Amino acid sequence: MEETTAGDRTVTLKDLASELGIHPSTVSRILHSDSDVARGAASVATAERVRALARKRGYSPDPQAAGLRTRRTRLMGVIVPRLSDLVLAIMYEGIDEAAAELGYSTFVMNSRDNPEEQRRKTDTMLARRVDGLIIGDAHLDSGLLRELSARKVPFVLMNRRVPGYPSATCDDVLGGELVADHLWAQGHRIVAVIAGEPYASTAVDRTAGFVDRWRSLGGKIPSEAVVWSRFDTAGGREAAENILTHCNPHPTALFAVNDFAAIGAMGALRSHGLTVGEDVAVVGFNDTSLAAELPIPLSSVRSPMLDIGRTAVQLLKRVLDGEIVTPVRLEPSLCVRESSARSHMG
Amino acid sequence: MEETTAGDRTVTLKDLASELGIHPSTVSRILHSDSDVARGAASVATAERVRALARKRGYSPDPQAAGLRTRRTRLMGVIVPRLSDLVLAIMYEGIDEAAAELGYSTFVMNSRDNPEEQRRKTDTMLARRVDGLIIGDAHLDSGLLRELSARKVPFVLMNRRVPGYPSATCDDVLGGELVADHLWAQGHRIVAVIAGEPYASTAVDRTAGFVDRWRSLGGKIPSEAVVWSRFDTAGGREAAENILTHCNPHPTALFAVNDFAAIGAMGALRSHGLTVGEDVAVVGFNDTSLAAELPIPLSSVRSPMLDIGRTAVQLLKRVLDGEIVTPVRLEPSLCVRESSARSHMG
DNA sequence: CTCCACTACCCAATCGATTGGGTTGGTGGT
DNA sequence: ACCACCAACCCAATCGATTGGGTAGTGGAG
Repeated sequence: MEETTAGDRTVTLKDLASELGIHPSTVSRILHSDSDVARGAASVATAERVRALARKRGYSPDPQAAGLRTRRTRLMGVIVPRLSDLVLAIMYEGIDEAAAELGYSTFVMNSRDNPEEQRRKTDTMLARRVDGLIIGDAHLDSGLLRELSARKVPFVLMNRRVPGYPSATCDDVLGGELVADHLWAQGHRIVAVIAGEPYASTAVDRTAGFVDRWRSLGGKIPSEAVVWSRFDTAGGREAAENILTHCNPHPTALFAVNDFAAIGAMGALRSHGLTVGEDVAVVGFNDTSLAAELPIPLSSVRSPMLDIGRTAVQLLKRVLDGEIVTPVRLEPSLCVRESSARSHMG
Repeated sequence: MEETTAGDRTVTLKDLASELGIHPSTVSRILHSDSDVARGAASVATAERVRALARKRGYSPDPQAAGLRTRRTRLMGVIVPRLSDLVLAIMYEGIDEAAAELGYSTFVMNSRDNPEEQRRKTDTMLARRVDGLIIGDAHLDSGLLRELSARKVPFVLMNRRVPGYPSATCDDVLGGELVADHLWAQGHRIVAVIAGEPYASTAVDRTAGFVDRWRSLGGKIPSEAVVWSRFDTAGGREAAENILTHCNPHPTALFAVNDFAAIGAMGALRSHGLTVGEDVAVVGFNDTSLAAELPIPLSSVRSPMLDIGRTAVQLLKRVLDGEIVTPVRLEPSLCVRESSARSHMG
């Protein structure tokens, strides 16, 4: 017979105070921080009585009221292209966890990578008075970030970086390099890249890491072998079609900067009668849960998505605390699977 | 040279009022509703001046303050097992859209289908003073729902239903029936079901729809041919292994109540040397974007995920408006693809 | 015996918007 | 000329928590 909720109205500070015959402000001070007690807020005995009653009545402070006074909401706004993108969904799980640990709650909104929506969603979040923003859909050429900076809105970037702003990302350049090293070592000499969207640092960095390393290994990549594309399966399929039509000789390996694009590419290869892993090696990026489950398991660069989300929260917290923070890049690793395991010498 | 943000403090009602030499309450009434004006709030001319200034100064009301007074936050809490489940992610996109249209914002949290976390996340949301909850992870045997009802917390269920509570779901029974009709018509007579988690109505209803229809068509399904499992690929794989070991003769068709489980099952079949679509037909559920992209495209029941999310918001809105609402089931349709397209006569 | 430093509290203003109840000046009806 | 009435506002309390500034009362030092 626990009866935490006495009446059916929510309990306020004042309720607790009047029930104990003390002033609300005293109750507030006692409940507010656990070290204050010693420093003159109240006697240990009173503090204990207050805490006990708060527990008994199931008191929980009204964040509206507290926020009104303190000008802080303990809310973080999160903007992503789309949560139905598995990569962002997992990063968000990291955010959710880490934010909860710090006593923050989070809003998420989808911008569909559309600049107009990015702006609108940002405004909605600011209207909600979030303490800061985690931006997961930054475009390299975005004016929005400059504007937010100018307005002194605290924010950090996640997943994609833009030079000059704090961010939590995978070390995408390194990721691309890992793939180049791997494919080179397997004996491939003719390769192509399904490069993703040119406005996203993930795409640009992974491609650059790959291409630069490839060239420094002595390889060649003609410009038609780097095809920009959407990040989804359809985009990957189109890009692969494109490569198969325009690259002569055909590449023996494809690097897609995203698992979904890689899956689309695998489909295209198949419909051209090519066998993935034998005729053409394919490597993806992010190591989403599907990669390992495909009929021909997909090699992929594993990026620490959960940690990226967690890191973004921690960075934003530090920004909110007034620290100056610098970008963080988390290290990826390569998972080699059947799609690129066969060595291709001569 | 737009200068919507004049100083760098946010503009308040009082600022607008004093700049125009009128009382804040008048400004509030003017800005609050567009039909009030006629009814004695202010003159048309004043109203226009106020609105113009509000626009110019970029005024946006402080939801903290408004909520404090009105006891409403225009916030909906959303609880899902995990956002990295594509199905829930897409439903959430529907929620996000529909909520924005109604002027609501949404919190999402992951419960991992764990009763303890469900409770904790629910409490966090209520502590945030959400106006209502959209619960996407309801368990059939949950005591939490009863408790929320007793506490008069407004909520609706989504994706999964529980008898007696308002919900927005797919008509899962019908979905199961569609699959039964299809497989029966293709000539299959020995089938098995990868049934999902028994605490989720999605799993139970889809399975029941299938099994009941199958029997009414004259088919037989022994109890070992219905295997409960997790919803992910690993769960599907295990379930399929289980079926292949314990069912004699082997079924010629599998129905998995979830695409991911279906993909896992396809993997298991493959490693047993069976060809999906020829030796064994497989049908999944939800028609997630992957189904069509697999090397052997997966037949799947398409459920209107986006609409389910949108409907959940609309239902919750009606609950918040004091209406009594009844469960809504949205109609699924079957997409037949290569994994079950070959007819299996004799 | 006085003064000071604490301890353990209380008081009241404040955050920004909302809202029930005025007040005023003018118009229309009789 | 008188009164009711309406348009167009104003006033002040209120929501719940926070916080800078008090103030009784007690103990010890000088």
